Amino acid sequence: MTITPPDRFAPTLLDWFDRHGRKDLPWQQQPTPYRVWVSEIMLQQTQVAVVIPYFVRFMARFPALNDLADAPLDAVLALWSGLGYYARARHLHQAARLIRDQHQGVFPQDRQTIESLPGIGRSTAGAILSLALGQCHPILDGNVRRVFARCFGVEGWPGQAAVQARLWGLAEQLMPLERVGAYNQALMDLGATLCTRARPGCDRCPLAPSCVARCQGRQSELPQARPAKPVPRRETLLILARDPRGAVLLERCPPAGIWGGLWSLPQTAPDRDPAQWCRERTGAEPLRVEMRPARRHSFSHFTLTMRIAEIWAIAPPRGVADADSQRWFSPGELAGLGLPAPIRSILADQTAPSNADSNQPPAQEETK
DNA sequence: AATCCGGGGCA
DNA sequence: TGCCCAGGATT
Repeated sequence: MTITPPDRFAPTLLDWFDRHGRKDLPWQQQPTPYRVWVSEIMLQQTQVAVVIPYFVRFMARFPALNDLADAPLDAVLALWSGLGYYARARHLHQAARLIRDQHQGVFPQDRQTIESLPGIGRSTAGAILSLALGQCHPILDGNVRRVFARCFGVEGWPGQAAVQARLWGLAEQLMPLERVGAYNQALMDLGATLCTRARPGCDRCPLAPSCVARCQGRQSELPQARPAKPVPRRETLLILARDPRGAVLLERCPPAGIWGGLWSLPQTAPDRDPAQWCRERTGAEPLRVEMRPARRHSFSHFTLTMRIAEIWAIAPPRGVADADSQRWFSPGELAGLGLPAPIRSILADQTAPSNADSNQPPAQEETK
């Protein structure tokens, strides 16, 4: 193995970046702190190719930080719909208002202040300052952790405090004094395109000659995976209530917890009687109830079985179901709402016309 | 079906 | 300080 001395790490990477790195991503054009911030939050949860259209739409709607701050949260959640991790959208919005109100709408330029904003930790703060302003700060996202763990043979799960400390130490040590923005971008690019979790492209990697994992053939063992846990199952009953005009009843999820702040189909315990629920909670008169095929949705920490009761009902002309937390929506209104992806999928299926299943007996068993 | 993710929140 | 949590995509 040819050793790459620590002082050659950054130059090697920068040289690779100049030849192979991506420089045409939307947030790399006019890389202001605001644009880099939004892109980093989106990229925390989603891959580049998926983020691009979301980012473009977001910037078209909120070109500057104050546009975001002045917008209602619902408008932000609607543009985030499908990205997941909706708490991040809420933090983004909340932080924009903080900057508007406490920093005259100017993005702070020191790490301490930036890190105190909701949704921004050390790595995201470092990314904003280095990519947008060229300041010297290390980053340590999932891609960079993988590059370091493999290159320097860092053992242990990166979620462990001691392992994380070691990785941050490497990040600080290896950071160059010049071109830190390009260097950080290069680290992320390398992790995203070559040093991937599965089947890394070591044959094209500039760091391969000195990479510990490569040398030992342990690319698949580093970084060490998170200790596995059993995944519990949960069950819920979704109420798909429609009135004669085709409107659907939605409820807003509580701010904390799953799908926080989003509109969703009303949920109740699987053993509740849907018709009774409908009368009590909405004042709507149920005419007919049919069970639809159940759906399953997997999260990393539990599996959710969603039973679905379809209720044809007569909505009261005005009543409890017309508030900020429970409302009837016409089909045309659904597109502009912040809806969880699985709920959007159910609504698309169940409100689509021409389904032959409208004449089939109500299904009781789970699909698949 | 298993894995990943940067930061918030809470015991 | 050390867990637990979130919602999709990818493999």
